[in-house]
Amino acid sequence: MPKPKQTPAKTLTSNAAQRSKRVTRARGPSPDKTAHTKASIVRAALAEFLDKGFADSTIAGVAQRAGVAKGTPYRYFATKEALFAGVVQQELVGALGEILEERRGRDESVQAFLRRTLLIALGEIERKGRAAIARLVIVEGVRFPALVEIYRREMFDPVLDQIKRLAPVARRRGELPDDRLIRHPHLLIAPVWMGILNNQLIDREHPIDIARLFEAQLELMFSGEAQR
Amino acid sequence: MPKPKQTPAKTLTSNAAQRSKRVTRARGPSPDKTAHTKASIVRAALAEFLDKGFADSTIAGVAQRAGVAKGTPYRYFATKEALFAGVVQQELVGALGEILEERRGRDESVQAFLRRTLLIALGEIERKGRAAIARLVIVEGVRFPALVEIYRREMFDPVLDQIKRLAPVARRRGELPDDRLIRHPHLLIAPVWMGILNNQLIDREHPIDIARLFEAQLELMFSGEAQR
Amino acid sequence: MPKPKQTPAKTLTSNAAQRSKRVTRARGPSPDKTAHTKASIVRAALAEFLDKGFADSTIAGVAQRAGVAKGTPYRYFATKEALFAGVVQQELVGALGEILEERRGRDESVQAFLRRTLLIALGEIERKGRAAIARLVIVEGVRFPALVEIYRREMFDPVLDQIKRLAPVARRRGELPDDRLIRHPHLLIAPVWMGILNNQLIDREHPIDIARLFEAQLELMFSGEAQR
Amino acid sequence: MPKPKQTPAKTLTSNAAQRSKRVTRARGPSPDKTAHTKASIVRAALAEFLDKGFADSTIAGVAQRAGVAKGTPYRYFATKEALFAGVVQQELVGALGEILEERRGRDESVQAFLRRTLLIALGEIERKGRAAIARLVIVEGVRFPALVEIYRREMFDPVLDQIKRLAPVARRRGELPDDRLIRHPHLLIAPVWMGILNNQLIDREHPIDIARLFEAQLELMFSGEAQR
DNA sequence: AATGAATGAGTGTTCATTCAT
DNA sequence: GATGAATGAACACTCATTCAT
Repeated sequence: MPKPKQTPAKTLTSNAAQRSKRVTRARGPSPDKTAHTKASIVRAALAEFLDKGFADSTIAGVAQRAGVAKGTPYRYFATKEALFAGVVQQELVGALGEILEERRGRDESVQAFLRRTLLIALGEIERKGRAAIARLVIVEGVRFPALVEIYRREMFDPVLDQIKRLAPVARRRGELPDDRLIRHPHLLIAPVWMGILNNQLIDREHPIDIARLFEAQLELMFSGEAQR
Repeated sequence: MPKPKQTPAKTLTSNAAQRSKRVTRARGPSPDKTAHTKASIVRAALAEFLDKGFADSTIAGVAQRAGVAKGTPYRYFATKEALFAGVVQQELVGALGEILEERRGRDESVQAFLRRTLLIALGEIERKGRAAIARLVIVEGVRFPALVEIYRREMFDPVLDQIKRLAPVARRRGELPDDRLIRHPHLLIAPVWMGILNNQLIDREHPIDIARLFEAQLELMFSGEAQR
Repeated sequence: MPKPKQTPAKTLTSNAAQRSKRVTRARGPSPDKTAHTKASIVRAALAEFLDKGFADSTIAGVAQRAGVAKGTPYRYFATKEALFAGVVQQELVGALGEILEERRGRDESVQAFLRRTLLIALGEIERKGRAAIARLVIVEGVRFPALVEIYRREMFDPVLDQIKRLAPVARRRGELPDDRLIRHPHLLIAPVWMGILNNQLIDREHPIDIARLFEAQLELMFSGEAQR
Repeated sequence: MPKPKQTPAKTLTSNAAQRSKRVTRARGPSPDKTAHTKASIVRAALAEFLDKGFADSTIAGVAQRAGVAKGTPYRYFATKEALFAGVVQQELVGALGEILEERRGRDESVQAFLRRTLLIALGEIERKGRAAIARLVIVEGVRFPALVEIYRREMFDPVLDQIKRLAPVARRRGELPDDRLIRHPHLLIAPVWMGILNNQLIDREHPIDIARLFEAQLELMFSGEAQR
């Protein structure tokens, strides 16, 4: 059921439309308008889903937020599920992109590198409401395993893999007092999830500072002294 | 109108009720059967909600699982929402009870005490499917803030308070190398949540050993040596 | 469907029970209690039906008002419809009884006789809430043609017949200036219905004095002077 | 949400709308069809309600009569109650309109004027099934006080006010032998209600001629001779 | 006789989806 | 491409009725 039913022709078509813009502009719908319509729908859908969750969202509600007719979203997404999956997926894919591109400086300690990159990522997360997306994926994960998979592939595993890759390096560099991070890479990102859960779901009124919590954990694992 | 008519401490009391029969009720349906019916419904409802989440569960489905007619659950819970809340609440309340009753032995280190009690609690969690309940609360939390509140009151805050209370003691006893745990009590339970999230939602196929993860964090924070 | 399904054994049985009272009173249910229970139910049912009409009344509501269990009314009336019909019918039958027994005095004018008897009847109507019953019959008449028939037979037609019988007499006695009442016997009772409709349904806040309205009509038809 | 989107003065306007097409709506479903659908529903609903009363009518039944799907009525009326109220109200408002516009001729007696106008009104009532509407309002009045109020405001009170206004005029013109009509204006319309009740509810098999009954009352009150 | 737990048919209402315009 | 009227499957909830106790 979840099968997102992608409409991969979309991007291609719009490019084609883009090109044909200069050539033939005699009649027919404007490709700009089309792109704009789709963007409106996607934006509206994300807002609706974040507000109400999948089950309580309605296509009519999305259409209204987007300022289009009720049937219009169906031109871009075949079903409500496809809309949900498409919108969330779009939000997820490439979200991490830039961050993992970062390269550790020649003399940079692993700890400093992780602090630098992950704090940036955390800032991103907080700023762009990505934590809300994470919550949405978690919340709808049972119904949309495919989404969770994407999330894992695009966000969760890459970060974990990065840690798994860097931990031995740090150990070799004498930054780690023991093999704990190598054996339990999850330990380093646990505070981030603790923070997201607390701030998004458990205790919205007393949010904790995720960045600070993560830093404390980082220092804890990297034996504290070896900072640079 | 349905007024669930609590039959507190069901199994035990029902026998007593049998005996006191002539006092309260000389005729009419058996209270035993009632208790049994309600228990069936609650059990079925929990299973249904865990399987499908709130929105995709149906009262008919619950009734079918419980082997009763479609209207029967309404005798015990006025609405689908009440059924959900009631079932989850019943599962949560008192769940921590015994654990928090545990007293630290005169010579017992704080670390040993926490290891002992929280590992027991973790065992409970894994054994009784409480992790699934936690997931359910998280997943439906947006729609049922009241449930989240119960969860916070009955589970989350008590554990956190325990940590907040014990951290200074441990510090005084020389078990902690710094004030980290005092400033960031969430840090100690973060691995537990990390584990629940990973095992219940993100990567069911590669579950991590939550107890071991927690132990690692415990040792990490308690400077490792001071164990007893 | 309306078929009231009478339980005519009732009265007989209770008499039998009455008699056996003095004889055997060793065990078994008390007939007094039974009669009392039934009376409670009938009273409660009437109140419920007057309050809410047939469709919105519930057996549970009737039982609650009567202070009995939900199943108990079924011991006296097979269905909800039978309960309704039985209750209303019981309220109607014999309601006119005494009034129609009244005999015109030897020297009494027809007008005086009608004034005397019908004013008594009107008093009855107002006092005992019979107008509400009339309204109920009117309101539920489409669903319960049988009830309407009873009403017509027990209330409407007898009064009309009385008028039809007396009109020629009055004409002969010189009390009537023309044949109008003979040709239009409905004319005399029209003001009563006008009053019931107005007071019960159309304008409860400005009730009109039905007795006075009827008197005015009476005098109007009886040419005013010929009173005795 | 449904917002009935009034299409006032349907038939006439729709042509105009056709022409103004390019202004308001370039595409999409036909407004004609819409108007037709709504009219079907309203007609079907009125029939259903007259047949069965409010409680026994079903939306599915209305839809079936109208030849539309079960959900369609909800596009025009948010609830079953709204459908009922809307349909009946529409039937009531303006029903009297034309009649009360009638002006009494310079030399016309009040009696002649009342006879002329009210007999027309009665004809209307009988012809268009307005008596059935009156019955419906009466029958459902307890549940829909608002409807009764409309009825009173639109039908009942205007007629009564007319009588109250004309009675003194007639008295001054010497058409009335006494003050009876002034003190009891209800008396004049009582026969009409008597007739409606008899014909619609009490004795459908022996309907009385309401117009004739009313005329008799009119002559009775206007002392018979003063006719012109 | 009385109870009230259990039943299940029936209905109002929602909303994803379709399609004529 | 866009519209929004129409569809109809699905579901929460009610309540008359039954029957074991």
